[in-house]
Amino acid sequence: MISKKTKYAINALVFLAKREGQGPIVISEIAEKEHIPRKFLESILLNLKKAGILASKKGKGGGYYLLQNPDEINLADVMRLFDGPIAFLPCVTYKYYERCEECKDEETCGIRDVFFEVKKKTVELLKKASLSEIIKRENRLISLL
Amino acid sequence: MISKKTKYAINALVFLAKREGQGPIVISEIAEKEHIPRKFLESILLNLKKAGILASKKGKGGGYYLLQNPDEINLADVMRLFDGPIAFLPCVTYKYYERCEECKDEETCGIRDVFFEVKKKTVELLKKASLSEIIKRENRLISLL
DNA sequence: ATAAAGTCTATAGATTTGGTAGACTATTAT
DNA sequence: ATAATAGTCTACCAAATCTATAGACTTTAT
Repeated sequence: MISKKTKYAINALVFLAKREGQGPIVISEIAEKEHIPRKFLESILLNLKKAGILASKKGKGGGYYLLQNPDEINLADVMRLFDGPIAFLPCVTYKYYERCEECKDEETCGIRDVFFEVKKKTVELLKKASLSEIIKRENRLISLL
Repeated sequence: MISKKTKYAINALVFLAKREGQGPIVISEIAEKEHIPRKFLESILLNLKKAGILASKKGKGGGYYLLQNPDEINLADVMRLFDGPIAFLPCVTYKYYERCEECKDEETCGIRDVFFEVKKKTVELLKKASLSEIIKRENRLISLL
């Protein structure tokens, strides 16, 4: 399960993507509309800014806005940013690689082999899931009602 | 990431599967050979027994052994047993379903739509990953060395 | 100046994780 | 019978992580 932090981040990003081009949006508005605790959201947005996904403007008329394109920002990156690795085992991650202590031989580990395949497929799907894609899906679901 | 508990459980099960038909194996042997803290392993095996996957025999000559077939026991079931749902969101799980508090409309949620697809594919792969399959993969990897 | 809005630091309760200790019960060999 | 073996049950605990909250501080537009 993803953490609330990640869930909040995704919701905030989708919210901002829907308002793209409308200038900065203040934290409070995102918090209210998306039902996210204000102070908690602050630190989340700050992280997204540090990651180069969002930018902010201070003072009156300020707020947050997307720095990257909605079709560049994807769930794999956002999830990794807040929850760390997506894989089920440290030994099948790329950026967070770590050997399993209990493991006898990584090269021939059947468990690792399975989890590598799972991770590969998962990341593939999550990489495709950009903000644009999420909004596209939402519109499709609405049209089907 | 899966918990150590789940990882230990999987390793213990694969160990037992490799020794199938050789009678009960004592906890201490599994703990030593698989580098799992003895006392921790006890509770894990007990859970697997309660779940109907393992059975045990007490007293001298006792120990644990597989109750189900190695090709029936799969990673999806084991992971669910110890770590709960496999999905990234509570709203796309079957047995652990829960509505997302922040969510406005589940029916048209694009995020949910993505995570449903991810979960579906993941569970599909993990269901196929039985103990037999894991051992088969291990043998294949060894043969390739 | 002043109000608006993001930034930074610190703290804290709740839950989960990973593990330990020890008494108790059932089984088997002698 | 009884001693040794081996699983079972209950309780506990330290550390880490998660989910926040509080408040002081900085920057900017008007």
